[in-house]
Amino acid sequence: MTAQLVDLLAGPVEGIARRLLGWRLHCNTGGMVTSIMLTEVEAYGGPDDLASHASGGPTARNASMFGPAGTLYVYRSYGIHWCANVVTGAAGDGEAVLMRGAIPLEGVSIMEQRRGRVDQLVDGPGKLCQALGITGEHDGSSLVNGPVRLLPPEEPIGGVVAATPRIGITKATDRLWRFTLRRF
DNA sequence: GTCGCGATAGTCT
DNA sequence: GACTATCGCGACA
Repeated sequence: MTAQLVDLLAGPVEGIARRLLGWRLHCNTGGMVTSIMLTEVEAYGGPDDLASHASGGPTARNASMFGPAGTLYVYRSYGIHWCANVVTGAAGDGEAVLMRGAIPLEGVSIMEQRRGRVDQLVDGPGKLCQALGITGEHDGSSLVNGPVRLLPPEEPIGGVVAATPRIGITKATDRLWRFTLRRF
């Protein structure tokens, strides 16, 4: 893993989520390359976070969430959509950052084709995975060596970060662990 | 612009 | 058998 990524993925997960904003996700899936810049993420903690998949301890579904930092955790949501997370912390912690929204960079026409529309390409976790071609087969792969990789921002981030409640959950809604990047 | 609702299937009780 | 870390569409303002 690059030194930069090691540095990024250490410490409390909510801090990591905030610092992931502006990072790029570079995907080589199905023989096609697409990339985005993250603008919306959510932090999910270990067993002490009741809204997290890790709150009940390891299961077959969330196994990769308990892997080492830099692992990709992909799960199926509502039986239809795929959602992708960046695993953080030490192996066994069960902490991860859900990638909810982004700005398209490379391969826009590919994303349009996969999404079947030209607007709202990556403004939700399910849409993001569909546009980038991320599915369950990528669960547990490495964000350093795998088909889906995390890269540092190309230029310093300009904008402000807002912390708000997480979306689509009913427990631990008091934690302001959803972070959005807004440009001026 | 906001609000409500149905689709859909893996996972856990 | 119940519950989702969602999405897209249609109705309405």
